[in-house]
Amino acid sequence: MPAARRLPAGARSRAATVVDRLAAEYPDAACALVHGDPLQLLVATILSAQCTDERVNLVTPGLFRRYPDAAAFASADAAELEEAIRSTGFFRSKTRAIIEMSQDLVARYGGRVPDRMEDLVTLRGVGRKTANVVLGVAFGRPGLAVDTHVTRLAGRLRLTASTDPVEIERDVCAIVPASEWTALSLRLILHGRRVCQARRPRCPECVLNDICPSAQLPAVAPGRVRAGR
DNA sequence: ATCCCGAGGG
DNA sequence: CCCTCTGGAT
Repeated sequence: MPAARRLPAGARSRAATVVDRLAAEYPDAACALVHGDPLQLLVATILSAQCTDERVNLVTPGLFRRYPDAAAFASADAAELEEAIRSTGFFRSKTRAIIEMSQDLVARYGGRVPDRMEDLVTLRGVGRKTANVVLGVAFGRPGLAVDTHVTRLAGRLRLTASTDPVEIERDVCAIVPASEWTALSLRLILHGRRVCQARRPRCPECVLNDICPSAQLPAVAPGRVRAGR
């Protein structure tokens, strides 16, 4: 029996509120990684690990001109590619990932990016988070990309009791309609960057502070203000 | 010092 | 489960 991990009390109703309010707050939430096709999005998403999307967008225009398709990436000189993406960090592992992934795309998928999760995650350097971004943004297929922000917000909002990304994905997907998954990921990420920050969350400015079990609000001023402190 | 739209390997 | 990989911003 799949030990039905239970969701935190009230998770469903909180999730519904989160979906509605974030949609109102960020109606135009979109993937910020500049790309022109699924392969470019895949490469940009790999580059975005531990790096802001803004800095990824600084290197990708030149990168995509130099390597216009999977075949070009597949036959790239590693040292040259490393240099081109150095500023995004983790450049050795990212270079390996991009080259080996592209060789795989050429050998097994005709140089095109597959549009199924089970195929995407077999590619070197592609995990569920990256796969869900590509599925949702490039192919319009529902997917909840669980990154550091989604992990943090889902935990603070008690939409899940788990800290494991795969279980978070399952928990949140279980209580949110599939039609909302992709937009919800993007909005949680945006909200995590702007408001629900890792170190110092701006709870007083948060549109979810009334339903968030983790919200830390300044004590409401009592009727009579006491001096001192 | 801590964090940024992670994934592979031990 | 843990660790490692990397640079840049704050």
